[in-house]
Amino acid sequence: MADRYVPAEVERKWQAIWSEVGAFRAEPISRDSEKAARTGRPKVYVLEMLPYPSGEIHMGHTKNYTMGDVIAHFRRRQGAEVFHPMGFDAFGLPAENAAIKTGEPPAEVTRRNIARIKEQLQRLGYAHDWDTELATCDPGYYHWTQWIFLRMFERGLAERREAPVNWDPVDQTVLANEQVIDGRSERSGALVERRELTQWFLRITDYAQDLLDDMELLDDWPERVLVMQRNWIGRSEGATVTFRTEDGAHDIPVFTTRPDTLFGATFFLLAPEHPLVPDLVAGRPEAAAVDEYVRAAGVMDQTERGAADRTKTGVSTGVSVINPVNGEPIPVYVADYVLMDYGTGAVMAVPGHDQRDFEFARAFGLPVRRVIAGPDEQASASLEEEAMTGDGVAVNSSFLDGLGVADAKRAVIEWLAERGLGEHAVDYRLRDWLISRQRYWGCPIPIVHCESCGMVAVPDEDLPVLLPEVEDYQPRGQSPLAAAEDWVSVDCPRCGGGARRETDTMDTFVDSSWYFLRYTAPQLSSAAFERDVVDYWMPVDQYIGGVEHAVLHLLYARFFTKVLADLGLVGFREPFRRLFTQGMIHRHGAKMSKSKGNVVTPDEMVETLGADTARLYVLFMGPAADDIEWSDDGVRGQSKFLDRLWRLVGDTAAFGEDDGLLPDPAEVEDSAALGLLRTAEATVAKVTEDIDERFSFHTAIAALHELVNQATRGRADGALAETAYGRRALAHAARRAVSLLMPFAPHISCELWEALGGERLWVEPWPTPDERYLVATEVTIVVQVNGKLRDRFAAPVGSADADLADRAKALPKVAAAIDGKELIREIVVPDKLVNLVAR
RNA sequence: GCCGGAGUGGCGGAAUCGGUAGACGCGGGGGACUUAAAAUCCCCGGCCCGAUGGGCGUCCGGGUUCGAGUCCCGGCUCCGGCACCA
Repeated sequence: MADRYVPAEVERKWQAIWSEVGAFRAEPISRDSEKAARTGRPKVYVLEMLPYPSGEIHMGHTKNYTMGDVIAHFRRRQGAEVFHPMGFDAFGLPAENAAIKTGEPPAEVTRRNIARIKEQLQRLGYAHDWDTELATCDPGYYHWTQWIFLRMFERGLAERREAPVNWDPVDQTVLANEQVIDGRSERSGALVERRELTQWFLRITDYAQDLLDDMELLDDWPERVLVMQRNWIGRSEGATVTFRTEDGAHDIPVFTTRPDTLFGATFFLLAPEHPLVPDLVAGRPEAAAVDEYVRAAGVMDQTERGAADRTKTGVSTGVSVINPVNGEPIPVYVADYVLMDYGTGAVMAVPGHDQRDFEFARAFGLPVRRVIAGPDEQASASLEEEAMTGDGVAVNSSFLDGLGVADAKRAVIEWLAERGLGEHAVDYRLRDWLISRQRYWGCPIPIVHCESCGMVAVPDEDLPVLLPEVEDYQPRGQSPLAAAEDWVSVDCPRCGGGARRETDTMDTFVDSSWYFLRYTAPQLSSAAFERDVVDYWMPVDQYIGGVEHAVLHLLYARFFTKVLADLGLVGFREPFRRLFTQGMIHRHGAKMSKSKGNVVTPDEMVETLGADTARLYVLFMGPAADDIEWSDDGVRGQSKFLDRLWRLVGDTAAFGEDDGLLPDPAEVEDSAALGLLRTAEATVAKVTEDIDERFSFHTAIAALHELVNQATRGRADGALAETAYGRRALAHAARRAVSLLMPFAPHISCELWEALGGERLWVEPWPTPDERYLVATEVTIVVQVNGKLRDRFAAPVGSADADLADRAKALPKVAAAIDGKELIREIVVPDKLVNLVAR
């Protein structure tokens, strides 16, 4: 080994060796699921969210993939058969927007970006299984995206319908609800407009309950992600209640979570978009005013209309409906705070016990009626200022009087159900997933529109529907695909008559909703994947990615998996058993991302200090789950650490090989040597636990610093190198440090392992600590007086409580502290502390 | 407004089960080596005081406990998610 650590040389050497090794798996991916039984090796599927090739990877990706690489190496060395694939989420707007600017086809932009990112990943030394690489924009991949879409289409899970949708006026496309943040496009930042358009939806709402229930199948997901998904799905339990118009012409159902307050309904509201509105007011004097109000609501900015603090507005229809529980007619208004796409688009208004209804009642001079009495004075206070929304007992409610809220709900639902006026109901906030995009660079939707047959699926044997080449990628409100007339115009697969292809493409989140399955058969041309292979490797044992996908990718992928399970295509219902969401790296106060222009790539750091230092640093910066502000102030610390380790190994390699068998600690007479051996074994335990159970990489690295520092200090003294035990302890410590460091900094570790006489460190079994060195013979006893630290002393492990108390009291500082006081109590925690309580 | 999470040195952070607060690293100070610098190595490093000692100290105020960064109650601040969802 060289005298001086030159990262570039070491890294070049080992990257060349690894690329010859190829996949890090011991065997190629295969359907031989008996292999596990044969080899006794459990499978572990380690996966990081695949990158979007918009240009280069930055420090956020570096942290993500380094964590995945640590886990993959760690599990492999613990004896698992590890699958650790990598690919590219390659369709999408950035490549297309670049194409619009430069005229270069998106496929080429994408190919170049992928090559660039792959180079970056390999330069960081990640042990990915490149033999299963995939890109979602390859026809061999999107063939099966289309195939899965058609299976959904057959089942009615993919459907085309007119609906109010989010329109992004900058990117000229519709967006899913999940892509709208605070009324703006998550991508372009443009204010989203509401438009009534015919679009493709996937019926994720059919799976709302499954998505909630199956959270129990998840082994270890961050609570905050589960909470976000739960809130996003937004399950509400209540009832639908049907109100009949006074003239008996219409039955209008409402959804309510508070059927117990039915007797308090004093008016009734319809969303401006409610289809009954025109019928209701037709020929009435109110028709013009209602029409005007509906029109105004339609063109209003959605964020503005949705603002919770906005003054309530509305317009009277002049019509009344009958409250089914008491036969009372109540007036019907149209109000824009009622949403058409939640519940039924109609609401029974209970101003006494709903704040929004209360505000509306105030604005329109409508009566407020108490039907719930609160348990205390405050809750029972008059309904002058605000609605009373808390728990209580039903009053002014006929047969419900005296019942608590829960009982009253049950009773009234039963009453309504018996009379056919309502029933128990559950509603969700989750909306169907809008997947069509009016853009070029995406997976074509494999549907043909025929004048006589309507919508016809492209037959499986005609898949994939290839993306046509076009001249102009500029979106013009319809997909650029529409301009490819030769492509658009086809014969109907059913009747052979003239037909036209669907020109929308799919949301890229469709592509990434099943990629983790395709890794198990990336080249397969006869199917999306093979059931037995995919069942062997799935679910992903450890998934790692950004929390920003909590209600996007992570929800969609769960949905897809459930659909595929219901289609009998896979044998599991959840794709990701354990999930770790890493914190985001911020810079200049914003998440690091290309679109924000605040990106730091790993390249310069890798160039100057090496990949190993960069890997260590991104993990050492702080807890893996925490958001951090980027700063490279501390990088040198990791680089110095590797230099120090290099010198330590250089000095100790000459001491000969460490056979790994340690003597009985009692035989080690040299106390410095014994101390170092203890630290070495404790470090094995600490690093193992930090990776395995805590995802605490920064403390694992800190423990390695301590071990190397202690060895270096002992070496510098000269004392250790002069005794046989000392030399042995140094050699052992060096070997342990190198072995444990390998998942974090694989290049230097493999190099130093070789210098220490080993080979192929990446398949070397993960060390286990020699337990004999973990049991101390001597412990430090802390002495407190009244809970305050006064002194400490060393004692043999397992000393009797009374001995410890006596020794504590004999200490001068302790004696002084209790002098003249009465000793009331002695608390002794064996091998830990003595607390003397004196007054 | 509702639901999560977090507040510890100049900075990033550690303290895993209620038991030595500040591990590890950055930055800072001092020293050794050197003609010099870099590199390396060693030492110091929460605040205050009458300094081989003592007092105070983990956002603030209470509480439980022999003992609280850690548990409980109340408050403040910051971050994230949702937000007129009936």
